[in-house]
Amino acid sequence: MKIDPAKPADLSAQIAKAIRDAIMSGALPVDERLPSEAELAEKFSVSRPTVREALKRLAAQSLIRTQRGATGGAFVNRLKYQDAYGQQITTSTLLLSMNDVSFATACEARYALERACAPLSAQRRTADHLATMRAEAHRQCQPGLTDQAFCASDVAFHRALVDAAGNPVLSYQLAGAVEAMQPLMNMITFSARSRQRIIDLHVQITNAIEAQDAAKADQNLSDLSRYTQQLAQEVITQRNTAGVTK
Amino acid sequence: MKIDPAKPADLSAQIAKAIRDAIMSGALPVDERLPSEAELAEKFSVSRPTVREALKRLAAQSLIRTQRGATGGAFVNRLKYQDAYGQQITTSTLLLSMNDVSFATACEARYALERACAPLSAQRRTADHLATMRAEAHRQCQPGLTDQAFCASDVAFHRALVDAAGNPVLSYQLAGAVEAMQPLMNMITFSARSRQRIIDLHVQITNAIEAQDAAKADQNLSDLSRYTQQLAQEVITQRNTAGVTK
DNA sequence: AATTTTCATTTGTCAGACAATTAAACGTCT
DNA sequence: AGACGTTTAATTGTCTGACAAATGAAAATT
Repeated sequence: MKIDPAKPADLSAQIAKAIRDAIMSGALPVDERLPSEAELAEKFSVSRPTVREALKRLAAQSLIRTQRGATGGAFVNRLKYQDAYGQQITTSTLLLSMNDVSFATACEARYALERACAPLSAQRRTADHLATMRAEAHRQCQPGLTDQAFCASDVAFHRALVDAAGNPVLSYQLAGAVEAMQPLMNMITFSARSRQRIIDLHVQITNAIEAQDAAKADQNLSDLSRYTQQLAQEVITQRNTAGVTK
Repeated sequence: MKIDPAKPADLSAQIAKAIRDAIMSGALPVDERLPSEAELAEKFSVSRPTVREALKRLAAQSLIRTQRGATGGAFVNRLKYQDAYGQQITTSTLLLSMNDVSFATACEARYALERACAPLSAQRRTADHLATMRAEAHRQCQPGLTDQAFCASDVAFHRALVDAAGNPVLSYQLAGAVEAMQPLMNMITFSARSRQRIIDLHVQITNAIEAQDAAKADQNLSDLSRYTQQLAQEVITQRNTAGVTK
């Protein structure tokens, strides 16, 4: 673990990189204790605040955890699925919102990935997953539901669909795609009729998954994808028309 | 932007969260300048080093960038695809290596996702993507190639396949799935015969994509997935046998 | 032996200072 | 007046030293 003295700026970034590389290469195994801040400071020939800034960078990525006290210190952290989900969602959401990603592009990506899960979900779904999907579909029927709550339930439904594939890596990869769509979906106002169409498709998807009919589920997801894009298109058209007449 | 004085520990984490929430909610638009460190310190009633630790956390996630000088400061950063790729790969790689994810699980996820891209890639592939895929397939034929280099070329081939879908969101989501497999693949020793089989399938996939034959590409990817898993299974079996005899 | 106290270690936080960088304001010369 | 160098103010980057808080281990006490 060395740092390059030729690049004087951003010492904390260099130190963070050195430690990150050591962790990713496996040189520092999980739960290994890093040297104390004072020792790291001496080792890298920097002050303790600089070392601390580096450690905070790593903590932000859940690469280390810190503990106070006599036997405390910074430890290499086992990255949990939950932490990875969170980072994935944060990054995906910002990526979409900051780069003017069109609804069509994001939607295409999301449904392409979900359809990849469908055959596995059909094969491995448990009663628990089916129950969650039906519960969310039922929640979506409630008349007083706000658009936001409708979207949140939609996300929960699709997460259950993905989780039914029984592959945690797949669930992790899809978390970003599904969750990051929510802010985009929230821009849509759902009429009672369009809600009913979506709910119908959700029920059909659930039925197909329960019947372990992958082809049917794929077809329904394809329909849902097309309908969602159509809804978004209408919103955009209306917005443009309103802008012209104004 | 408030912080909770009831939880005394980890002030920098609380401050980072407050600013992160403000960015994610859109309250702080892209390129907006945050108050100076001294102002933030006063605002949150903490010292400047604490504020700095919070800012470094955000910098680690590429949420802000900092600039020195008279008009410098911390600015809300537009998250670039490149930055998002990097974080995605780091997180995915660690998730796989630290959680004893089986080769089968990771491989299943990867190929399920890639097969989701294939129809789009077949539809939209450009000459450039095809050229990259053929170039990597050709590189894989070189006799002196190390297993590591073979795997690296394999990753490059599959990234080109994914990029051919022409959906940057899809490319971003898949980056982790494809790249994080590399360390796992590196544990396999590829015989000349198994290499040839993989290369043949790569060529067939490229041909199918060029012919815009989505079904054929899907079939070939399915074959490649099965063959890869079979290879891994053999390695595991051999290793276990060696362990018993030893 | 069990419990309490003390203590050393380590992280968390603060205050103040100086260096490095940068752009704007200022002044000078043509 | 305009072009060009100089100063200056603002801001981040880094350092030093210090104290508080937590925490487990060792020592002392019952």
